[in-house]
Amino acid sequence: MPELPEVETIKLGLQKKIVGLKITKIQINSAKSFIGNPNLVEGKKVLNIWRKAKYLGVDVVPANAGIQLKKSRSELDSRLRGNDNFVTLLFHLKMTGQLIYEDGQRLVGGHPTPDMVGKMPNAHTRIIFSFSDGSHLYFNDQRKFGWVKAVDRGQVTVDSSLKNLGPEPLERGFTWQILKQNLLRHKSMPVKVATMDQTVVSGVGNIYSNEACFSAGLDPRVRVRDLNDEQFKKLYKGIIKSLKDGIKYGGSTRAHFVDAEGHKGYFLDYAYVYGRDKHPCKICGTKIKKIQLGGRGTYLCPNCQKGYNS
DNA sequence: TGCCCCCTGCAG
DNA sequence: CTGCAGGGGGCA
Repeated sequence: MPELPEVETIKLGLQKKIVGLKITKIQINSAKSFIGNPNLVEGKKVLNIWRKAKYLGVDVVPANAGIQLKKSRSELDSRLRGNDNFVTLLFHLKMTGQLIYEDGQRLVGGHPTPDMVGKMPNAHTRIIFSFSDGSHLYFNDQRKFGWVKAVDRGQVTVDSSLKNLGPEPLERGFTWQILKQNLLRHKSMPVKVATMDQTVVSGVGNIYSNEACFSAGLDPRVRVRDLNDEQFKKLYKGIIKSLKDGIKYGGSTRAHFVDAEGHKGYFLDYAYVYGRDKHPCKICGTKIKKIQLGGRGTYLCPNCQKGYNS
């Protein structure tokens, strides 16, 4: 399910919870959900947690490694490259994956809020990571599309699933010209579909591509070849604004998404078009329309979003 | 570039 | 019952 803001939300939550903890055991309830050798991870401690596009990485090192957590990514990269002892747990949550951390307190007198999920594990718990302090991280995934794999830390950046990703939209270096250049590799595609291509820009999925098009005042069906520079700039700003708002409101919960503590995200309360079929546009009152584009549900305001002919 | 597929559950 | 769901890989 998660797009960039949801994975980022999980990352920020887990960073506060599991960095420094030792993983004592990995229980695999669904064999297809775990790729690689869990023995490479058991007994190691969590060094750091990072996100690239919609992927989440958890670096683990030997419990006695004594590596400073403050080192820069490049320092870590060079030190960890090619060393079999340094392993990354690489996650992709796909449509319904969840990563929920429980320290045990919640079960014996915590203060659950109404948006929390129920007691872990549940029927969709595929993997359980146990930590030496008695806490657990649950990987739940109703549809079993998601996975976690244990990969060599030095190989992770050249992992086939990571190497072709487009630029990170919230990092320095992402410009409207780069967005334009990458989109123009798909001249005949509808702009919304092209924006979801992970080699064009990292992390934008169905919710945020809909919102970005609305924010840009662009009909999602407009072909990339028909965009002018003004529209590329507006789309660029729309992508960044939508993603930042997504993070600000703790992500989007349509059905499954929860953060590392089991809380839902509230971005959809602020969405202009996604999931608002037949509801009035928040700007002009026109009924939001739902269509299919590239096989995905696509929402637009026929009045606010322009540029589509025929 | 557009389909089908992976899988499960829910709404209509 | 059918269709649809925050993704993406593989196939023509």
